[in-house]
Amino acid sequence: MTGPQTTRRKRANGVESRQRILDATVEIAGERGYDGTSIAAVSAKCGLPASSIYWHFKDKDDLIAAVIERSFETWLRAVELPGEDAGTPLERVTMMAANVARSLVAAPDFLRLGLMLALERRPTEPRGRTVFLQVRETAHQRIAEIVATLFPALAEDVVDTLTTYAVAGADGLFVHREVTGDSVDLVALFELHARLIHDAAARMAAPAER
Amino acid sequence: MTGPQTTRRKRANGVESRQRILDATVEIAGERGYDGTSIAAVSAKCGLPASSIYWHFKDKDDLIAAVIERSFETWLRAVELPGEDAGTPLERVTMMAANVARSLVAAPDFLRLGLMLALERRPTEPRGRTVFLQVRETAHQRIAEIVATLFPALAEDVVDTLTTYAVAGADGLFVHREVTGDSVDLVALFELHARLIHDAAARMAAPAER
Amino acid sequence: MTGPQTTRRKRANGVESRQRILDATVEIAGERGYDGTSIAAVSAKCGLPASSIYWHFKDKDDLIAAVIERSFETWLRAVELPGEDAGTPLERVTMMAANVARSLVAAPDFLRLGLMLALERRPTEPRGRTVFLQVRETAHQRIAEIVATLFPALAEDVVDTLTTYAVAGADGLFVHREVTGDSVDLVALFELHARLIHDAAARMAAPAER
Amino acid sequence: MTGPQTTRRKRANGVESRQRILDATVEIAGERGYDGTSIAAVSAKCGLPASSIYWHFKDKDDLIAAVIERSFETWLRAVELPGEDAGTPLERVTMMAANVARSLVAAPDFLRLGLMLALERRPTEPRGRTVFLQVRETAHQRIAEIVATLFPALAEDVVDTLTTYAVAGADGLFVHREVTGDSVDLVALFELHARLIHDAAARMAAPAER
DNA sequence: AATGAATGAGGATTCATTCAT
DNA sequence: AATGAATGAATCCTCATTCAT
Repeated sequence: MTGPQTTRRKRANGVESRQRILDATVEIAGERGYDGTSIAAVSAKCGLPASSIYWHFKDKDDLIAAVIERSFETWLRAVELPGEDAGTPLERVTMMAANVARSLVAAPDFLRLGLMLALERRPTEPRGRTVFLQVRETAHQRIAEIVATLFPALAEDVVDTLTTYAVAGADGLFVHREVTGDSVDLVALFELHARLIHDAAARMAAPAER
Repeated sequence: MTGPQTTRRKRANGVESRQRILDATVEIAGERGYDGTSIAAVSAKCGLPASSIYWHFKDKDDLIAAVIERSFETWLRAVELPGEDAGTPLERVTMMAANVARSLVAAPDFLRLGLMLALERRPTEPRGRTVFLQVRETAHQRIAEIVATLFPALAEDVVDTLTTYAVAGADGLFVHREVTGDSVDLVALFELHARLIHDAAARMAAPAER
Repeated sequence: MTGPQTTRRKRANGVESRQRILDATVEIAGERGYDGTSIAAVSAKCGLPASSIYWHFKDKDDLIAAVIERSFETWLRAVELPGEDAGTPLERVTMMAANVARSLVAAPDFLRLGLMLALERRPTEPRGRTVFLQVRETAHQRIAEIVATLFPALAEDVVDTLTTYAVAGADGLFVHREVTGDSVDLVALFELHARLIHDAAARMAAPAER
Repeated sequence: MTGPQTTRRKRANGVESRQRILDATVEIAGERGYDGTSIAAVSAKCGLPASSIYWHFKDKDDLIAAVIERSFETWLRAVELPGEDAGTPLERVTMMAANVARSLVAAPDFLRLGLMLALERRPTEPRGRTVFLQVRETAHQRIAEIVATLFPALAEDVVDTLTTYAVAGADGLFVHREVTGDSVDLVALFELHARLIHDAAARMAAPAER
């Protein structure tokens, strides 16, 4: 099936095994969350015995954190930010929103698992949660910079509020699609979201006009 | 041994025990989600033995569903919708948003647990998830009616989209507060949210003005 | 076999189960020490499933500690201290030593497991070890009192040293028998031990005689 | 690739690795006993991977046995027996006891691990236990010879009993120190031990005196 | 002379649930 | 209206050991 060297795959290939484990884990953790992800289930899905998982990852926490890290990178790669400097602010903002929407449809694992982790409050916080929140904080700042560039007249705290609002809206729309199903046109909703924020920013940036 | 209704306190008070169990469960399930909520933990928190929990609830699924139902009612009671008919559409929308924000700060369990359940995808869907989604669908429709009333000129599908957007934004802002902490001014963010939606609705309702 | 009510023993008898578990545990722990005692082995020996053991004992540490406590009581009961006031000091000391020797042959679990625990040094000390050392400290003091009563002329620190020496000798002789087997006449060795200590005490108590 | 004996340090130094493994193992086994000593822990402590340990030792049993052997040699080297023929029997016996006491303080691993192994009773006896008991039997005989030399009048079985008593006392005092801590003056206790035995031997060797 | 990777068996402990009282 | 006791399945993780390189 897999072509040559299928000679009873056993010849110790660390890198590939690690990937297989991570692949299995995103799938399960993305659907069931931290507690719902059992090592036995991961083992069954990836074909390696549970004890092998512990060769590659210190413990479950480490595994989930690694999943978050890798799925973030996967998602980042899915967000292509092409020709950012073309067009009016509205056009640019809309295009970026559409891009993000498309990336979330293509690679939803990162945000889906991340939000689940984020909502949980357990005595000893999973490392994956910390990683997710850090990554998301970085994203927040990058978006804030873009907003500040597009609307230089806005005060810093206004930029921050708008960014928070932008991210929150993205989260909420994503959740909506996750709950409602594939029929939701996430791109359209994100474009609407972008337009509303753009208009608000434009109005706030030019109060004299009123 | 004891006659009926002999109000012999401490012996057999079904209603109070049920409440104690539910109280303990909201707290745990609201923090840990479905899988993270163990009967043993609930038992420890409410002081009743595990077997007693099974006297009051068929199984864990039933317990969680009951929690969702009760915390929804609690939350509903927290959303007072007074004098809805006073003021301009913007004022009314803003006030409603602020009310909802306040209720979510006061009784966050419902939405917090609900979102956790909503995000999970497990083979046999918990009844609690179904309940949450139904309740939320009802809420969606009620909001849509209000939007339609305030902006009669809007087409039905536009009303629906705006409602979806309104709810999604609320979810996202709620998540933001849950993640970031009490320092977030949820009321202000909800008011901003309301204003943006109002403006969009107003513009869409009067395209000629443009 | 066991007479009446053998009707499929399942009728929840907490006290008896607890005893069965403890009985199984002394036997195993007395032979294998802390790490060598697996819950599965205890379960197999007592017939109750592992999970039932956890109904009766918080964890393995708790179980081992309970074993130490109970086997100490068993051993205490085996040490009968009859007519302590008869005869010369030598006679009395010798008889006491013989009694202890006999009790150690009859109920060796306490000291055997206790010594194993005492010799181990693990990061988090087992509660059983603490219990053993406390009990043994109490025994030390009681013996010291007897020595002081029999030889009132001895200084306090001399009494203490002799007591330490007496207990250490007992430990060592016990270990010797454990290692060498039943052929060792522990009573005779303990009587020799008693005589040597008595002579030393007598000589120390009356230095003038020299 | 590298020529033989090219003293190309760091690559393949079997002897040093073996020592590092043994060093790590004494430390762990001396604290935790047979079952408490895991290959993983040894690996972590010595820095070599677990598989390397299996290159040097057949299995865990072999490793523990090697540790016993080496720590016995270490301890033997610590017991210097200088000028044994000087002085009275009491002086000689006392000096020897003090020497042993000092060696046990300096190199306690041998006896500590040995006693732990000796007390355990497992289905398949560890080779380390056998080694320990053999070594100790040899020691017993050597001590018996010395006793016989010092007190030629003693019957053979009396010599044997006194030797047993001497060794047992040493064990017990050692355990006492292990349990109680460094504050115990093991040398003084061993000297007392030696004196009591000497006096007993002297008295038994000259019954006429009575 | 070593080691990265793998693995089945077993470790302690918790799970949701039941049942007799 | 409750609960003490029990239980099999599952939990996470470590065990000693092997094997190809």
